[in-house]
Amino acid sequence: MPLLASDKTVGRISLYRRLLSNLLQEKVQSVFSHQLAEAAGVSATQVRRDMMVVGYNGIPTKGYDVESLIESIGQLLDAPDQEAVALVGVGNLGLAILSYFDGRSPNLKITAAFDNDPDKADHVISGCRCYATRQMAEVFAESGIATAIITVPAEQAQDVCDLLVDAGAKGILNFAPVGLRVPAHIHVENVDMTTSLEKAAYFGRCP
Amino acid sequence: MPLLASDKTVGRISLYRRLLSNLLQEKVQSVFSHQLAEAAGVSATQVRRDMMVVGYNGIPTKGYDVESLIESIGQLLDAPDQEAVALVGVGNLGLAILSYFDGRSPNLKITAAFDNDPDKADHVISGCRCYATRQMAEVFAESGIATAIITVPAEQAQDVCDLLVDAGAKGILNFAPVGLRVPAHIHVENVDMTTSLEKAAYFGRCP
DNA sequence: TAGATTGTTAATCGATTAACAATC
DNA sequence: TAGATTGTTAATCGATTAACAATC
Repeated sequence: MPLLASDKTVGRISLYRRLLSNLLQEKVQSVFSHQLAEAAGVSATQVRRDMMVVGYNGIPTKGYDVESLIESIGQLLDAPDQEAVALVGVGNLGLAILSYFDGRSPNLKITAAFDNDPDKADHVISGCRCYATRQMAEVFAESGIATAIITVPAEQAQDVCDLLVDAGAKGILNFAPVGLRVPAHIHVENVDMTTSLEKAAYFGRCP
Repeated sequence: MPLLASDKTVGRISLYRRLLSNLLQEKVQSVFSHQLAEAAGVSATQVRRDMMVVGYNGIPTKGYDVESLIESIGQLLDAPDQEAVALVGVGNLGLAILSYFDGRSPNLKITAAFDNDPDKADHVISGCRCYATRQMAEVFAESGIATAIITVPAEQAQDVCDLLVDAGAKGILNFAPVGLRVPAHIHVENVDMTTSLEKAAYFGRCP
């Protein structure tokens, strides 16, 4: 009975939450596994299995209650309090991500950005305070930050990663196109846009 | 003998190419599977297996020749000619991605951007010409575009996706946090940054 | 040759799917 | 009850890893 959520399972559950939130705004009260499956692009069995992981029970013939399901998903995915996130590298991509997440997720909020450029330190960008990189450990401790986003160029990514781990980061979202070396029990989630684009192009050509 | 590249395999091979390019600039001539494995964050056996897929043979004791390996990878991943890519949705994220890819990949180039905002049409942004959305089919046909990037808000993603498929897109890189419905033989590659951040935070908390 | 690395097979592992009993 | 959907098990599928023979 593998009730611990795996990598892929957590990804799907996070997507379900967003789809359900949309349904809630449209005043939809309950949803069937096959409806959720179609919206998420997975199989209905998959959805039912994921509901098990969330620990939420549906009712035969009536499906899943949208509102209480969102709450159950939140209990699995979210930290007890709102969680503070840091971002390192306020370039084009960093700025776009700050703006992308600004006000979007109620449970995860980017509260500190770091950059070596002195012009950026001490400014507020998209609702996020910007600091010099050397202040990292201090800010992490003050704000209780354990999750960080890396948006620096590939050459600097490993150095930044080491700094983050020293400062106390436990989960890292890495946008730089390199594999990061980290101690065990530190989780790295990679978003490699170049690879993703090459995959889209490759599979578009040869199916 | 599964010599057709799978989803994950293509991702890794694309990453190898970038790591090898760096080595080439440092005048490194040959590389061992375990060195490449460490840089990419995978196992050495995995690397050797992927080399098989690429169809490139290494030499025992001497490893893989960096330069000719890059060429072999290119033959697998790249279209015969340079490939034109389109982007739809010139908001914050779209702009960042245009700038991110500008001059980065020699084989994939974003040559057309689309947006409904009339202020953006007919401008050139990060080396990319911007068009009104209704010109899509026309531009795709002229430029032979078969790969597209979706950076519009979630609510508009499915509509844009339908337009793209009609215009002739075969591979789609989707940044909107929804599952897209497409005909068979159209490949969708999803990049869901919210989900990725939630995964990083979740696994950072509970290992 | 001895040593190190590659190519390749077989075993393992995990995730997905199919099938069906349980439930309202 | 009949019908539809859920919960859960068993079977399938694919990807990863471990092991070893082949090679320079």
